[in-house]
Amino acid sequence: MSAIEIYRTLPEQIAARLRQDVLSSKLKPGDPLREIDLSERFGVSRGPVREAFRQLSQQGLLVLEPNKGVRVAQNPSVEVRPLVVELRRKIEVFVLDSIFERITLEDLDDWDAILADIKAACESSDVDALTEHDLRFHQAIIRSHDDKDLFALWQPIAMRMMMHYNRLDDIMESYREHKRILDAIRGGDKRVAIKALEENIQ
Amino acid sequence: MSAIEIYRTLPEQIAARLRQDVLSSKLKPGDPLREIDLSERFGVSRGPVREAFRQLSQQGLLVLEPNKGVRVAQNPSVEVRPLVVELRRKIEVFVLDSIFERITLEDLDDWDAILADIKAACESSDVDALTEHDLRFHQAIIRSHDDKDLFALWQPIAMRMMMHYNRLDDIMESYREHKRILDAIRGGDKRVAIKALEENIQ
DNA sequence: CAAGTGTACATTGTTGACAATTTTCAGTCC
DNA sequence: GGACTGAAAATTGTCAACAATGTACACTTG
Repeated sequence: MSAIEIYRTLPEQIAARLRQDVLSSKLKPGDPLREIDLSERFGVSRGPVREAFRQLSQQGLLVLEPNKGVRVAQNPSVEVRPLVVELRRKIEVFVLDSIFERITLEDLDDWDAILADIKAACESSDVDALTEHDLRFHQAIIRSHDDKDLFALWQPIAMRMMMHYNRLDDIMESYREHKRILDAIRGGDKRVAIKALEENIQ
Repeated sequence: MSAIEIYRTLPEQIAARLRQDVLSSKLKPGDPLREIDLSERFGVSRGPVREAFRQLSQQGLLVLEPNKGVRVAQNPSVEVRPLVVELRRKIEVFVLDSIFERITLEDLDDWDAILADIKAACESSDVDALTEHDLRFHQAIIRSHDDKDLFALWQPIAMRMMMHYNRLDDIMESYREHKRILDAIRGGDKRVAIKALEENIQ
């Protein structure tokens, strides 16, 4: 059902859990997070929790204030949001354009598997799962570029866009948009693929 | 001569020193950094050094590998660099456009002071100081936007551009470019100001 | 009563010891 | 000689105690 991602380190596991909570609005903008609470909840010391906080602030999901603690970040303001969308589009289109001719059948198989997860999430109206697999889909594309630094560049921008994900009235539309992208890639039509990708990022 | 920036926390002070070393190529891409070395050098324990590493990896200057340590990041590849330039331009132009009408005389005074530092660095051909003040100049503009998150969005992109800063044959040109920006702002000509800013980012 | 002051309390920051992991390299086998 | 094995060393990861900082709130003062 849900893909198992392997998080090697303790802080990564903690960060993954917290990221879910932020992206699904279980944690709301401005909510304070306390190191001791979470270290008790996860049964570890404060060290790994601190580091998870750092990772998530790197991704723009949390905001650190020295000596004061950590809060869930505010969504981008209505003024800034279009900029964030444009930046994310620029990066993803750049990547797709750059790798297009080198996409392998194995890549497409991987992306199909994620698409299946997206479909399942849409069919069961599981918005949290959809957010997760939507992210995984775009991550997979970015990561297939040789320059691994692109992922680090993309992540904080994409995360800011994903906070409180509720663009669509019809949740199935998300599945169709992602399917369109893969269909175009499989068809070898770069222009259409890029157009479909652009339409998915808004 | 050089503006004194106040870094509140221990990790920030360490990160600032290391950032200088990376931007000035005293530390070269791929160089490994060891926690113990630096903790001894700065007379602190490994904790604050670890956190400085996290901050700098957030800015794209270092790369962390779990259980293996930290290395100085590679410069963006020739393929990716134009993307990074474009992203940075987009953000800075967005900010200048957005704040233009609300720029105060105090803002301009602040920016003039930084411009003076840039001039001094150019006149003494101090490339490291130029890099530092160039960054401060653009930082100051970004930071004058209400949405403080823009700075977090901008920083990793700008840092990747600043690694190994050697665009200009004539170092004085950097001073002139920045002066042109402020002159246009002071003259109230938004279009010219944005054009000057765009020309400075490449 | 408003504004400031001081003292507990809560929370984050730092440290050094110990655990887990990775790297190094000598020794062995084929 | 090249490839594997396995201890030793180097390095990062985790922990719990203590220090420093920030917060809340009763108290004083004008």
